[in-house]
Amino acid sequence: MLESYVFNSVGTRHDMDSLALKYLGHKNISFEDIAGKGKKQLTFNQIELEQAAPYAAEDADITLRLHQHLWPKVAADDKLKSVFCDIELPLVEVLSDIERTGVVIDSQMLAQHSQRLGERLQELEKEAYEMAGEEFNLGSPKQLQAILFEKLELPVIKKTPKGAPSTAEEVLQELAHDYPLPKLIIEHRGLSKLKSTYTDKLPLMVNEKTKRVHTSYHQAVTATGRLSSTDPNLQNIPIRSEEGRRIREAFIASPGYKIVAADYSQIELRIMAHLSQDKGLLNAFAEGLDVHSATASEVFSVPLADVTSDMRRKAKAVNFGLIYGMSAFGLARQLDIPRHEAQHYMDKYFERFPGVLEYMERTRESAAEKGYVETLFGRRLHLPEINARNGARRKAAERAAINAPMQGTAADIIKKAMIAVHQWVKEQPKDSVKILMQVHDELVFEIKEQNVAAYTEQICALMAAAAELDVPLIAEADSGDNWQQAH
DNA sequence: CATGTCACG
DNA sequence: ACGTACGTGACATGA
Repeated sequence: MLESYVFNSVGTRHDMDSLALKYLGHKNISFEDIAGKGKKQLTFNQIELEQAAPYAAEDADITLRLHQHLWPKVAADDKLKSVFCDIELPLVEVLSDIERTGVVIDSQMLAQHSQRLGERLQELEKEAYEMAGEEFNLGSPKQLQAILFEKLELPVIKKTPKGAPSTAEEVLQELAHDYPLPKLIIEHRGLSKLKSTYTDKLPLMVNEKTKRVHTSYHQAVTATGRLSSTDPNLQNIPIRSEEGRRIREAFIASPGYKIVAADYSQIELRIMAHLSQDKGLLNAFAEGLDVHSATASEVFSVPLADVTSDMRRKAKAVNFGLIYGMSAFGLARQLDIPRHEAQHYMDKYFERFPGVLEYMERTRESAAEKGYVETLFGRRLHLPEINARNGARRKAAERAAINAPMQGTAADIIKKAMIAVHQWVKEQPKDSVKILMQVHDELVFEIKEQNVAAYTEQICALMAAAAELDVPLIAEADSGDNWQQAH
């Protein structure tokens, strides 16, 4: 699975059946073939040996044959080989340990939130029914469309891919300027998301034996090299809204321990500075400047001290845009400003940071020529549509080409950090520190109270040492107390 | 199962 | 002329 993922993350899914078909032209015996399907499906222990043996033996056989096919492809390139041997393979044990450890949640606190959210949702529903003049299901986009755009005849701002009038939040936000109902819907949507996905569900996922929640990390899913997390997804626990932050507070430490979260500061922008070698950007990080303020100072041609909060906000959007393969259109929509103004900011930026522009152009060219881009460590992301005739598809591939080296290098770096930190954890007294979670640029730990200060410092140092960049790489412990510290 | 929506980095 | 920020996973609805 990992050999296939490192060889080409996007060419196929990486489960055995898909790989056997793609690389060996072999159709595996499916589990349904021997167990049946639906309600009458047997479990493996109920299957006759005559049927079970060939099925099981095929797995072993195909695994070996896939390895014989894929390993030479990976080993043919020193950098791919290193991504596999030095990152993905040693990471397996780290992820396994994290999954087995799990994390404690305060189910009682979440139950209280659920109840409060439920009460507020009922209030909102009642008000919404009055405004609409009838009862309807606020959770149904279809029924909401009918109320907003047919019954109340509000203007259609945007359509869904299928052509129906969209009720997405940005549309409701726009309508909320002139009508009362959309505002209620926005609040209802937000709260019902929190209730259904988190406060109701997380307590149901507590393991009876361990009394903790155990996620699964997937190592061969994303195009860029990031991990993903499922059942439950612990990489999208709310934080942006006040209500959301309360959910994060329900993630607590065992008695005698503290939760400590350490995250990389501006890791993708630092990688952009390193990869582009832009003098101005390298200098901003070397000087330890607030990078968004420094960007604002250049884009708006004012001294650093005269940067306003609005300038900084816009510069921050520009910086995010750069990481995403920005278009003037996208930046304009994000900032809700005219397109020519967005274009002006971009022009200014590239005038002041010409190395970044050159890097972006080089990346597009190289991607078009090779059909893939690579991270600092040589992980590849293939872009089959980079030379598509269809302009929209080609542009989308170009944006992915810009983004992948930064997102992917960050993923490589934190994976290296996880391996180093895990090694260090094993050298500490048993159970004095445990890795609990990874959230893309953040590692969350459970640390014995008496070790918190010393261990936190060690962890941040190990994370910072995970890669040598031409700018400082900084990891810091979360001062915002986002993952609550109980007991 | 597709769709629309929205939670995160 | 077109359609646009990158990467994910989970939920409710409704066919």
